[in-house]
Amino acid sequence: MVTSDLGAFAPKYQRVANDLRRRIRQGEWQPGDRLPAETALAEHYDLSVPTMRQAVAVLRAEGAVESRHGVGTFVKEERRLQRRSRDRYGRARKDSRLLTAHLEHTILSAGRGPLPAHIAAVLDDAEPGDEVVIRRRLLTDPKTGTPEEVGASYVPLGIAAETFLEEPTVVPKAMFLCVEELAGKRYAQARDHWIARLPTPEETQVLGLPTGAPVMHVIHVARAEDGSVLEVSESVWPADRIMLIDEYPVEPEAAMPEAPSEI
Amino acid sequence: MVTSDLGAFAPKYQRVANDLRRRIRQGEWQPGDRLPAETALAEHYDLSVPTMRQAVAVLRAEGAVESRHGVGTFVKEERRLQRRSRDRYGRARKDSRLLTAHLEHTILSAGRGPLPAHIAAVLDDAEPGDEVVIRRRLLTDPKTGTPEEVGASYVPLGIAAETFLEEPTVVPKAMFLCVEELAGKRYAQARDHWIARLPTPEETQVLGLPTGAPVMHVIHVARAEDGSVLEVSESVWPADRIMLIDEYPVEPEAAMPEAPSEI
DNA sequence: CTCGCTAGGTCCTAAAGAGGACTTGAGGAC
DNA sequence: GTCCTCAAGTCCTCTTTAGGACCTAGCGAG
Repeated sequence: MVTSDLGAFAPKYQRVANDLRRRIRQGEWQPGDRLPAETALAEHYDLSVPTMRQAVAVLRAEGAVESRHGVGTFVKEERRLQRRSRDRYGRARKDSRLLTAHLEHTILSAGRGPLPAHIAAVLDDAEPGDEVVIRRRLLTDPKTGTPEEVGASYVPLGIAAETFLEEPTVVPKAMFLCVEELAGKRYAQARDHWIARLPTPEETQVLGLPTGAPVMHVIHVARAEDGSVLEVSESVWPADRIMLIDEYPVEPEAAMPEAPSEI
Repeated sequence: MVTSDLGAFAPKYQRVANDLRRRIRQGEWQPGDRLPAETALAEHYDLSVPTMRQAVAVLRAEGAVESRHGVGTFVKEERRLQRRSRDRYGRARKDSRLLTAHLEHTILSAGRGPLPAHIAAVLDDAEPGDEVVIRRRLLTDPKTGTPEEVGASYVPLGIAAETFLEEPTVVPKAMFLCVEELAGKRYAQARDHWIARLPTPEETQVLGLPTGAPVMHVIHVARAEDGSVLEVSESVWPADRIMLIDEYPVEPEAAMPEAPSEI
């Protein structure tokens, strides 16, 4: 009953989108292939071009196809980067390189600024507007030139003020190793906040996203043994490029103090 | 340079969507308030109704507003359920209740079936099509009647065959406690795969999602001490209702064996 | 008072068409 | 050969127009 008449009374653009998706999955067009032009598709499905465009827009938002203005619409390869939340520190400590060495790092800006509200919201001990050192970065695939990640790091003034972290140049090693050195404390605990959402207009532009494509957003809070914040880092990826993997032991008894809450 | 002329040459529907978003953020309309009708908005912004609708569709996909057919468009409350990945077992073991006691559970189906390809893809030791016991569930907010989560559990035949897990009735306690009892093994390790994407047509219908709204999807693999799979569970939420929180210690030295890879 | 009908307002889908912007490739000028 | 120009093909934005579906409130009949 619940899943009975799916598609029977669905709008045309959805039915057509479903059919196109199926044809792509079945391999009628391979990754990289160009789909027929919108006018040709509209004729084939016997509907108007605007409605046809609406159907293609669905697949574009899903990341199944990519439209190039003036050129055509192409099937995209399904490819998700697997990212592990927990091992980032251990691995980088070992070889001391940047965490994402295969990508090209660009520093969009660096310097002091106010703590954004959405960052302060996940901290108990900070207010929006507090002055911190902010480093905004962009990671690009050097092979294709595709932007893969945009993000920022927020470091307390007491650690980063008057240091090279205020300079808009790429740091020589993993960011957290620099912070540890400057702060004289080790990273001891971390908390990640993961949300999926649609991008801001800025993110749409910087990441070159098609309209309607979602992003994955993580805010990473790192603290020292004494509980003080060493760094807050946030990253935004195109959702269709990323899979987060989290591996952990199941504690036989222990329970955490708080119940799930809402904000 | 990178973020200079944002919006200057953006299409109308985007500029209008941005303006509407700003007005909502600034409190011009409170959560629950009805926006002016599309015809009125179109007149106010001096553009056609279809273009106006496209602008509103942006906010709808973002989860900022909700349109009710024949009634109007209303500002939604921003409200994310915080969900912790790590403490689900500890807490449930403590009071033995269902993990999400405040939601109403419905079993959509239960019985044997083939393992879906996207589940097999995250397992090393299973093939798509393997016969397992599948329980599909829907969680609803009893206060509002809103569907909040749709998901499924996959349990090996060796554990669940010929048991009450094949019956489409709600289990009396947390699912994993039932599995532990039937298998005679404890849950020891877990691995979560998080992805954000646009929903399938089925999910759109079951969760009552507006077009273009993304979902968060997790596949949770639970194994016993000996490495055998006890249960694979997957859940899908509307993305604008959920925030995943993950808290963990930073290991001072240890590194995990494998580098990030692609699939 | 209760019930059912109706009218008006609202959002939803669809078509047809015009103009614009972008890319590519062919042909001609140098 | 190299560079430029141009035309064709493609996707992008926006408008105008039409009809349908859905909900609510008000009115009248019983």
